[in-house]
Amino acid sequence: MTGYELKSIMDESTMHFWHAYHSQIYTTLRKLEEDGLLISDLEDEDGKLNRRRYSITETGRGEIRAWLNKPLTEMVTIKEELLVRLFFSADRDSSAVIDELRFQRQLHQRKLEDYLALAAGHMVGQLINENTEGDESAEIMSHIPFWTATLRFGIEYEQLYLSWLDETLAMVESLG
Amino acid sequence: MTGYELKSIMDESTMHFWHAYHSQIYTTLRKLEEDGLLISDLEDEDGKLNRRRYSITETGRGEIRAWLNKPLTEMVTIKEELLVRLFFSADRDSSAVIDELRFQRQLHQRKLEDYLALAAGHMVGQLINENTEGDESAEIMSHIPFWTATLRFGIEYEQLYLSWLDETLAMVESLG
DNA sequence: TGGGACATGTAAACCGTTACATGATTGA
DNA sequence: TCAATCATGTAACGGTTTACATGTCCCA
Repeated sequence: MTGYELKSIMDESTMHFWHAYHSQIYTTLRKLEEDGLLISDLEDEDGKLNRRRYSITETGRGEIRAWLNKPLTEMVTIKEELLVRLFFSADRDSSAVIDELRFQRQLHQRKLEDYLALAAGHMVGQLINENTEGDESAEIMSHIPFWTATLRFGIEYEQLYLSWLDETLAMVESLG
Repeated sequence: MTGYELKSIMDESTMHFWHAYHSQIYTTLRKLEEDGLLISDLEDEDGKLNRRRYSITETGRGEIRAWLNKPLTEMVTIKEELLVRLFFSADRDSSAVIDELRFQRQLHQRKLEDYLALAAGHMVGQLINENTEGDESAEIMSHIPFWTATLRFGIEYEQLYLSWLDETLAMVESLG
C-alpha cells in the first residue's frame, strides 16, 4: 500500500496500541526499501500525482517472521503524563484539577465509543466471512480473533480509565 | 537530592507511570542546572566520592507551576509492543504465542505484587501521619491522596492486564 | 472557486535507550 | 578480598515529534 493508506489504516485500526505521524511513515518506508525489505513503484506515471505503492519482499517477510519468533521477555513501561501531573497536584487549585480530569474523561469516553464501533465492525466482518466460501475469506478469518483481542484490550483499558477518572474526581471533589 | 537518589526513588515510587535511565537523569540534571532551574553543590569535598546534590531554584519552581497550570488537553497514546505482536500472530505456532503470553503474565503478576506492597506502605504512612502533629506531617499528608490515586491506576492497570492475558490465553488455547 | 481530503516529502529538535567507562564504599 | 551497592558520567544511535513545504483532486 501507499504511505497515505498505511497512515489511514493505522489511524482507524491500530490506534489503540500503536500510532505514527506521516513524517515517520514516509521516511521509514524509504529506509526499509533501501534495506531491501520493501519495494515500491510509482502509480499514475502519466498524471501529476506521484503515489508510491509499496510491497513487502521475501527478505521483509523473513524479518517479520524472525521478529515474531523472538518472544518479548520484558514489560513495556507505562508513561502517563496525566499521572505525573496528578502526582504533583496536591498544591494546585482543586477546581483546575477537576476541570482537567473532566476534560480527560470526555476524551476517553469518545475513544471508548470509537473502539466499540470498531468492535462491532469486527463482528459484522466475522459474520460475513462465516457465510462466505474461499481461501481468501479463510485467510482473513484466522486473523480476526487476534485483532479482536487487541481491540478488547483497548476497550477494557478505556473502561478502566473512565472508572479510575470517576474515582479520582470523587477524591479531588471531596478535598475541595 | 542527588541523581542516584532521584533514580532510586523513581524506581520504587513512580515506576507505575514514569521511569528513566540513570544516563538520562544525570544529563538532564546538568541541563536543568545550565538553564537555571536547579543548582548543585558537591558533597564530601574532602573524600574521593563526588556526590552532587541538586536543589530547585525559584525559577525552577516557577516552571513547574507554569507546567501544572497548562492543563493537558490531549490523550496520551498507548504503544504496546505485545499488542503489535499479537495483532500479527495468527500465523504463528500457538504454543509459542501461549508461552509468550504466560511469560508476560508472570511479569505483570510480579508488578502487581510490587504495587500492592507500595500501597500498603502508603496506608501505613497515612496512619503514622494521622497520629503525628506538626506542619511537616501535614505537608506530606496532603500529597498522599494524589500519590495513592496514581498507584491505584497502576494496580487497576495490572489487574486489567492479567485478566486480559487470561482471556487471551483461553482464546489462543481454544484455537491450538 | 474555494475548501477539504488526498498525497508526499524534508529538516531540526528532542527524547530515550544501549553501550561504554570509571571508581568508591560497605559488609560478609 | 570479593561482590554488591553506591555513584557519576559520556557517546552513539535510533525513534519520535514538530514544523516547514508543496502540490493535486474532487465536490459543493
